[in-house]
Amino acid sequence: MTTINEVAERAGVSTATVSRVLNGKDTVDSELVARVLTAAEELGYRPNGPARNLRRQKTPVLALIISDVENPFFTAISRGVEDVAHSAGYSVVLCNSDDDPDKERSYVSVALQERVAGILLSPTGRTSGSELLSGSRIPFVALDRPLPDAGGDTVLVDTRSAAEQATRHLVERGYRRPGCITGPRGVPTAEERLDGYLRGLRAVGQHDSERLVRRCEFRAAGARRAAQELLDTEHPPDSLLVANNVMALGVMETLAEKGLRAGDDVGMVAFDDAPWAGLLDPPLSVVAQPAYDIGTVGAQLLLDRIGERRRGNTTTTLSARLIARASSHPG
Amino acid sequence: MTTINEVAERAGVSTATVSRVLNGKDTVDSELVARVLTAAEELGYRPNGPARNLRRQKTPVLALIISDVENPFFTAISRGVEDVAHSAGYSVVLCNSDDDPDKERSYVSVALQERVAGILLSPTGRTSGSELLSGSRIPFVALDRPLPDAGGDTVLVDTRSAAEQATRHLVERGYRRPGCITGPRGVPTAEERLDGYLRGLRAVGQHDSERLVRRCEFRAAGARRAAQELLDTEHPPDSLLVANNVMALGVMETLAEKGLRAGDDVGMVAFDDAPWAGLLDPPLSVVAQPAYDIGTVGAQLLLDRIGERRRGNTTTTLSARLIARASSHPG
DNA sequence: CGTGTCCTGGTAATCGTTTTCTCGGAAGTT
DNA sequence: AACTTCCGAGAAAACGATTACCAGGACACG
Repeated sequence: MTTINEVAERAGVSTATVSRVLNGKDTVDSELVARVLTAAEELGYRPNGPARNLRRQKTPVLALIISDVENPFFTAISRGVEDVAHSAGYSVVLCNSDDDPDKERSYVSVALQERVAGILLSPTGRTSGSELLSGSRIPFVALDRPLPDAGGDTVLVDTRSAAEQATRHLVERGYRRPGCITGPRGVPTAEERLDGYLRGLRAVGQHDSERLVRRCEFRAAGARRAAQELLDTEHPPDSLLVANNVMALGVMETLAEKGLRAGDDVGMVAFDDAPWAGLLDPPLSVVAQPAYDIGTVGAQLLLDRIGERRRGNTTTTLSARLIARASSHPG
Repeated sequence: MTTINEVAERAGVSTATVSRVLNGKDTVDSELVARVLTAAEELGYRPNGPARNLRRQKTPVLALIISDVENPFFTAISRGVEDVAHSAGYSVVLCNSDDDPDKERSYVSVALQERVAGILLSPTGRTSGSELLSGSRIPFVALDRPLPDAGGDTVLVDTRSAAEQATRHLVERGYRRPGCITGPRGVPTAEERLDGYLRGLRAVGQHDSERLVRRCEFRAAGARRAAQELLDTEHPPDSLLVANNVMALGVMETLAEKGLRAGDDVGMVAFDDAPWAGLLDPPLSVVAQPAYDIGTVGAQLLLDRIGERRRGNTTTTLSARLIARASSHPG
């Protein structure tokens, strides 16, 4: 790897001048500029990032920690973040926490260690890396889920009332016993959606609800089992609110195995409007979350915070909207 | 940020000793070890990554450059890469090239600049960053698509014969005029799939084919238009081979708009077995590519190459398999 | 003509580690 | 007891950039 010294030598100037030229600083004699530029070109010089970052005491990189790259909700967020970050000259490193608090902590830890300019994360909600974050001076933004204590900005979706609305929708469409499959205890989005569901039931005068609720990981396999259990009970639900799109696929598989058809036999509304949701059999009713916007808003907040030190902690809440399709239409 | 100096001072030892302790090196007196450890703990010391990387002349990071985070094929690759890399102590930074050669070049460039330990990329196939890569000493592996000149290992899928097989499958199922929607000219996978399709046709004695072919970007919108065009021609195809899963969704939408049903009206086989493929209406016949394996194999090759300098350039070809579902069953 | 100001570009300090020397003392050998 | 060997830990030299500081020359002004 060629260094700035070799470039300086070849161009017959000092390293300081090379650095100035390459960073477009100051006024350097135009002939020297030309000499430096050609020397750098000829040698294929490429500045050493770590050295530069060390000296400058900052790194033009944002860390984005999400729980699942294979979930379209998170990839849409990631695209939003990337679009904003990239156009401001930052790179984004994407990390998968798999909803595992240890993995999350470990990623937060390396992000801090590498001295990234800022961190966006969608916290698992349990122990999380919050102490780490609040201990450091590095700006961060929580996406989709709030971060227990630790300051920082937060971008949320009003998922509780979306869940309530979806539940009422099921009842209005004629289903009598909506059930709910939500995420693990302690994960804020899982709790909120459950809470919204319960409120929705109460609003329409139903109360004996907890029996119709199952919790599982935000994955297809867990949802498959949960759906089986629920449907095999003595008084099974006649419809389901499912807390995310990955789980929804698991539930659909279970229905198919049992020879049941969503909509006709079991009503269904799931969170997240993935690109394929309208093409399933039957088309899936969803709560569409503004995932891309979560990303752009979060990234913008982070960049602002990186610019000016301090500022109060803000919380932005975006809203979701119900898209009713055939899976919530009784036969 | 606390530095190693402050830790050393607090522990009453030299920075060298602190460094040794923290890296588990040599034999350091156990009492000193204890003093250092508690000092580091008390100060919340966290080594400065850039400084360490500068001194060590390497960074425990792999760059993975793919063309679309929102495509399940690539996210599956990415998970494969991450699993292997992570268990070997490397982090993975994920970059989206959007199949734009400029963006790709730019990401390759920053990866080199940041002196990552290795690069995995699925090249757009056109100009690419190949000169950059072959110019540097940084090991790299091409995934899914070969890299024009530049050495390095390559992990491919035998997508040509998979396409041929899929085409023959359509004919065997009774379709008479299979068409093809493939990716942009110059992108290797697009060319191979087209080539396989043409071979498949020839193998069953059909030749007037080019009219039934459309090219577009590997995105839903392009595929939607392409499908519309094809189906509106005077002699439209009675079935389609679609070159990836994102496009397949676009085609399905178009079919739905036109009131056509895949399988019954227009046969369809698409590349990639996304989690939702079997749940579409109708279930989609696919060419399942071993995406996760591409990731693990590629990452393993890269790690090997990072370990021992040099070694011949290898090419690994994995095979795909056809999964026939209802979308390739005529009504 | 001398002195002050400005401007350009070089010298060297600096960022925070790791690692090579080097040195002092303990242990072992004869 | 003298000499070698070894070992553990500190001093200091890297790593490759940026940038504060300084030197010297050109120019203006009194």
